[in-house]
Amino acid sequence: MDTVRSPYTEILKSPGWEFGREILDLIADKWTLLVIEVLSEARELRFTRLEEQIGGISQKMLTKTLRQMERYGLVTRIVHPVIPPHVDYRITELGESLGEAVCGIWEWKEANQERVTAARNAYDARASRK
Amino acid sequence: MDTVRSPYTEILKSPGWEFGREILDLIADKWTLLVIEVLSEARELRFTRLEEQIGGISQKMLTKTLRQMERYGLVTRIVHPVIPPHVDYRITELGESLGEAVCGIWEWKEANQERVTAARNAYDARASRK
DNA sequence: CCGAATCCATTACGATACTG
DNA sequence: CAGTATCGTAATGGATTCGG
Repeated sequence: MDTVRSPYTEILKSPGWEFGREILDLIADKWTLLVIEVLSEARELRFTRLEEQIGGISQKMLTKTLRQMERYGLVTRIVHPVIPPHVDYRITELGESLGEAVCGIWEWKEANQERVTAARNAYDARASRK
Repeated sequence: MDTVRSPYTEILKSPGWEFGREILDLIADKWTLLVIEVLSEARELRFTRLEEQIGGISQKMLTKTLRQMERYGLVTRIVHPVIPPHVDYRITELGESLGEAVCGIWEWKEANQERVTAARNAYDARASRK
């Protein structure tokens, strides 16, 4: 039987491609996947806890990342109107499912890490001997 | 049986995370996936044909993208020592398999596009009414 | 506590011109 | 033809300061 044609071939550059680009940009930034990971375990965390658990993120980027994720429906922002402020972030179903959709990439990584490393070393060796 | 725990939870931030970051950056740039798509169909193309088929890419970025892909073993660069120059790029098994690994994202996109759009519209509506 | 605003260094990338 | 080199602009992201 014919092997299944990769669907991405039809999807990239198709009318939906602009949106695909958006999704790609969304997950490809430095922090979104880490937030998804942390929130997948904790389900709900307030801002400062997220900051701690992620580690190394500036609050500017955390804010920006969370806003974007909220906009795309990946997290819910829950503001408790108290002083001092208390804001919780909870992952949505959509957010979780995106985390799972990315697994194919991690599997590819695991399966091919050695081959990639070998290719890279070979390339660098070729490049360095003038 | 237990449903499989998303492996990304263990992989992100693990010792292999740096490498995961690399892979993510690799596929997340503006052009790599388009090159994979075009080359998956054509198997082998010379520089100028690639430039045409991708459309909208500058030769600077095409060169850079191809060099990076070559370094990671996703394409093979075949130089024919003639004048004028003739250079073919062929996709490798590794390159093809990466294209397939990304499918999970496109499937997620297809399955959830409406929900994401709805969330985004709702967010924007909330944001715009002051 | 949460987050907006400002400043700054670095990088990304398109346009253009040049070369073996 | 298949690049490299240079330039200018725009976007990215960290550090810091300020405010409700």
